[in-house]
Amino acid sequence: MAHGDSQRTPDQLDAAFAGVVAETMQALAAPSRVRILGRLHAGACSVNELADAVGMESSAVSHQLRLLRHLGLVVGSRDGRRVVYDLYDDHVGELLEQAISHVEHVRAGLARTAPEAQHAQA
Amino acid sequence: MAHGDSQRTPDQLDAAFAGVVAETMQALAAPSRVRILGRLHAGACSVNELADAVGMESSAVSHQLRLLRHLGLVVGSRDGRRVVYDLYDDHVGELLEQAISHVEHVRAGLARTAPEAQHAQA
DNA sequence: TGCATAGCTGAGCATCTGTTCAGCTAAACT
DNA sequence: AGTTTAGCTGAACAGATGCTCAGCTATGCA
Repeated sequence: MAHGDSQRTPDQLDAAFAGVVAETMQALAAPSRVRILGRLHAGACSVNELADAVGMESSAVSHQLRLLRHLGLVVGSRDGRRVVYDLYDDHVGELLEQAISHVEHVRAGLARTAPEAQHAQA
Repeated sequence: MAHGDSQRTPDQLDAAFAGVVAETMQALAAPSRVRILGRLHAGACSVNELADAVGMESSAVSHQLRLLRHLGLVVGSRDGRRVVYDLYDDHVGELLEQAISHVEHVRAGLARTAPEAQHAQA
């Protein structure tokens, strides 16, 4: 399939494809990964810069980067003793932007029309 | 982009907002929910129809619907003894469509340029 | 060679998630 | 009222997730 023309309609999702979608969307389902991707969207940087930007231990960042690498969302290349990470391509940045804009829209609508639906478990 | 007016740039994600994004994206991070949303995207239907369509127990579907309701992604209204669920609005359908198209793109790119990155745990 | 910096990895653990199960409420029908 | 159908809910349990910790590899520099 040539990715652009297959035009899969979301209503005929077989279990296997739903699993793949869920697997990739999981990348955006953890605050730490959202922030890592957000930081990378501003420009490529090393693991330590990343860790500093998001306030995590470099080990934890490295673990998440491995996951994101396996999902094909980021790439890393060695530069001297550092490893510089970046988003895999522009589409990943778009995915992040669209996720953010959709969330803003949905949450705004939520607050406007169904205030009781906010669980606010924090 | 037409709908987003606040235009939050993804690189200045504070921890709180990243948490909100992750929370909502979690809706797309489970195969069962992806399929539920996919089925609803084809048209509103009852819990039992939903359970039948995705091959789950109605209780499990009901649990997931509660989660999706709290996230503001679906709405339910009683019709006789049934409760008919539907996507909250068109934006939710778009979110689903974009998630699918992005996943197809990313996975296609993955298969093309980085075959070793496929863990294929299934 | 020795040492410091940058990053990776597996193990362990606390927490979260998604399902099943049992039991409950609500609506229609006799 | 009693029964059936449709759906909701809390408890409980297996499995997944995300972190920390300790130790490892790799690069650069003296």
